[in-house]
Amino acid sequence: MAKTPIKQRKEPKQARSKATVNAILEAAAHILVKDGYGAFNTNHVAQKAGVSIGSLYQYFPNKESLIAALSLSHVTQIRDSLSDIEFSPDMKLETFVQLVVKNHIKLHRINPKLHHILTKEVSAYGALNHQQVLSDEIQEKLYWMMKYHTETAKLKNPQLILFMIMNSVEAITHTAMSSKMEYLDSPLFEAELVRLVLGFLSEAERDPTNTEPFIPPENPVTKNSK
Amino acid sequence: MAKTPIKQRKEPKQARSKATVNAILEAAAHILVKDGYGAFNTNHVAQKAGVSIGSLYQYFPNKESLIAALSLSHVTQIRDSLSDIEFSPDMKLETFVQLVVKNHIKLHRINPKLHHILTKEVSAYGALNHQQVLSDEIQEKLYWMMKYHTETAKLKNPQLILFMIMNSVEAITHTAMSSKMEYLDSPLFEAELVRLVLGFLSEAERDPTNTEPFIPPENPVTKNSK
Amino acid sequence: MAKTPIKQRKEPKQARSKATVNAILEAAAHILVKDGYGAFNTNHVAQKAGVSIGSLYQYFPNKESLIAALSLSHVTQIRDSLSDIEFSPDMKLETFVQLVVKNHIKLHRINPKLHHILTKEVSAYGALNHQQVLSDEIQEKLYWMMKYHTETAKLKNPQLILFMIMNSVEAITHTAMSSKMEYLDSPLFEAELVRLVLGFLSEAERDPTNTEPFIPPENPVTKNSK
Amino acid sequence: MAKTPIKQRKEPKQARSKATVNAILEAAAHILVKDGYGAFNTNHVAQKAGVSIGSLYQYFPNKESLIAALSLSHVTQIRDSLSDIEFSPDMKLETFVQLVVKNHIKLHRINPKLHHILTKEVSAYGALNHQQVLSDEIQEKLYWMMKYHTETAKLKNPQLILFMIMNSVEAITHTAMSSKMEYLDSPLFEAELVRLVLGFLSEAERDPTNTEPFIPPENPVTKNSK
DNA sequence: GATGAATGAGAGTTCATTCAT
DNA sequence: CATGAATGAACTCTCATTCAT
Repeated sequence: MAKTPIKQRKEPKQARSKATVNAILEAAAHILVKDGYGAFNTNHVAQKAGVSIGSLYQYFPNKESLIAALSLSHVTQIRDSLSDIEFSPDMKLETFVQLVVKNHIKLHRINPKLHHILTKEVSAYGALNHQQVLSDEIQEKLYWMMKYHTETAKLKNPQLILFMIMNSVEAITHTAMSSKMEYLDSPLFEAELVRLVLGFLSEAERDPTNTEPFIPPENPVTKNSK
Repeated sequence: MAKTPIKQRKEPKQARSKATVNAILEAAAHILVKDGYGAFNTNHVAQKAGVSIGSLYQYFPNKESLIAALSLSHVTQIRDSLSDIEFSPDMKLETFVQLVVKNHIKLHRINPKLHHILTKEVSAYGALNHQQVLSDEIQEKLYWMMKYHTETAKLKNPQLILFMIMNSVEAITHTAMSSKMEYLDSPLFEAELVRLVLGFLSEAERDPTNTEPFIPPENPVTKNSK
Repeated sequence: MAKTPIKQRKEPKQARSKATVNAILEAAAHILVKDGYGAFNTNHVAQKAGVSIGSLYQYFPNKESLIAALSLSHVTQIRDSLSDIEFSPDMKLETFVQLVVKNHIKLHRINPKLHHILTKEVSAYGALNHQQVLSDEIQEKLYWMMKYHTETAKLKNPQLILFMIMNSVEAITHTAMSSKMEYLDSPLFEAELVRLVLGFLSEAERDPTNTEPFIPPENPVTKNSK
Repeated sequence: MAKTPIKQRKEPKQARSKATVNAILEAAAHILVKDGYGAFNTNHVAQKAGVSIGSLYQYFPNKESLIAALSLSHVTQIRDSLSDIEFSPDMKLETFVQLVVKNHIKLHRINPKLHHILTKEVSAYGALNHQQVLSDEIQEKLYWMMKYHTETAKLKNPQLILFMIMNSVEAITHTAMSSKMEYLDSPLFEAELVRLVLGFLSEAERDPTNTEPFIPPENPVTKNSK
């Protein structure tokens, strides 16, 4: 199950190598999107990339690593596309939730088919669970937000609430992408998503005895982020 | 993609053959759950079932049909387990939502690992999209509820709201099952899920001009139910 | 290649057995004609015959014997259909040739598709070479004819001439059956076939020194006929 | 029945691969000739060729294509061997018929067992019907001959006569090859074959009203030739 | 480095045949 | 005798991976 090497065999230093790697990754993404994981085999990828199968194995020690690299590249694309969005701790909670929702919708527009396959179909085959990684960042920020919004901070069960919010937003956006693309463009969709989150948060039960400002005991959220 | 025969090749008539089919299905489920779809191959299944490969193909014309049979059997189990739950149109909306949520949690307890693989990993390979089928039934009932609760009936965008509720409940329950099993037993979890739905519904925008009591235009919801 | 038993395992003595054997043979013929030898397998035959596979093996020890029985049955049918044709040694040569040709055309009308498959496609698989058997009978009679027509008897190379005549008549009729069915009904076709044979015979070179009245040295012709 | 790809999957570029393809084809021919189509399976062929099964499938997409390639190669051999024979319209009819007969005998000497299997046993499995193709060429030339030999041109039923001649020559030669190899070398055999054809042609019925010099109505003969 | 020919374990599937019921 | 469940050798074909050139 757990083969050994997942990372790339060799860092391409020359321009030509970089071009080869790119061609391979693009071909891989193309095949995955067009024909699904069932048609995804290394020979096919190499051929589509216009590269010999030997060259493919020069840069990727095995099939799994190809998927991993593809995932990484996809995640990187997403991160880059989100880099211009600035969270700041002193914004209003509503504004922040709006940003989170907007983000989620935005990142689901980036190669959605590939995103779907990478997260659902081949999640076992060496794909980094980038969905988790990204959520973690946002979750972390949501925690920070809560820290600064004291009235929110005293929620009775912040972990559970976070869990529910993240999953709702993710699932709703993801399903919309898969089967209701028209929703993604509708401002109403976005507004309702925000309303769902805020409604849930605003009526959440408080715990007056809870004065501790939300440093989670064994915080799983920060473990993946710098 | 869509081969022809998905159903079983032959109905077992003698007791012996029934046992064989059962052994095969059990072995198939076991392998799927334990090792995932990657290790799921017909020879392996036959061997685990203590049955010759020929016998397997006597009852299942191909690999896909095995998955399909497994799905059907799983769905049947779920339906049977839900049969005792009675929806009635004149119950309170809150009660109804509680029932929906309880249902969802309950059905996610039935062989959750298999459920996960069947719905996510191999959904393409001939598995009935039973999640959808089940959801449809519940969605239909939610529609009926809305018909009788007039103040709810005047929601501005019932389709969208339904979409969001269904996806939230499903995703939250599903993810809890996959990675937060402890949530499933917690009454707080259930309560919060109900609160999420009710909060969202109660604050939903009304459309005063909308007097039509929710007969969906081209109702995709009823197409699967009697 | 040459398995052991070709004949049937057991002679059906009771009426029911006979019916079973018939059903099997009919199903076999039907499948062979409709789908070719590629689709001809014992389970399929048994099913089509409405008989269990076990019963099939009660009467036919293996697949080959089925083909053999089919061949025999086909040959028998042909023989029966030819039984009314009477050769007599004192008829004119021309009349005799006309009879031979008529015969050949007639026997090629009996289940031609089966005939074709049995003689060409599966000739190796235990099918009696009934074509040869039948030809032999006719060849023998042609020999007898020659005995009584002294001027013909002195042919220089009767064996070769016989060979050529038999093959021409057979091939022309067989091909007509396969691809020019309309020829089989045309009287011109028959007439021309007769003319081909007679023309060839009448201009054949004589051997004045040959006074021996046609007892072939090592007569391969009589070995199969009593 | 009619799958898609019959031709080779990949053209061998390097010397090594050409050798592989050759080894495979030779092994295939060898097995076919020695053990018949029943023993012809891809693993066996690969093994006999001293090549891995994977290599076989690198060059031949399926079993059928192997047969097809074998047929093509056989036909090519035959064509090459016949290329030195020149037909000319102004030769005597007798000379021409002698040439046709000589041709037929000659081409039946080229790997006769393979020829037999390819034309009879596996004709359905993707083998080009090269026998037909070749005959067509000769038939076309016979037609041309008739055009220039006016007294012959006025035959009452040239199509039928052609049909009979071609089938006689083919069948006699083919059967001689299968079971009377000694005939093939005898000059008498060839002479008698010529006499059969010429006798049949010379006594053919004329049609005085037929002045049209043999342009066949729907000429099936020319359809395969340029 | 790049190429692509070669490999072979292994997957899906068929079907002649046996034998317990 | 009849049934049909069970068997498993055999067959076609795929694809991740290696390695000589």
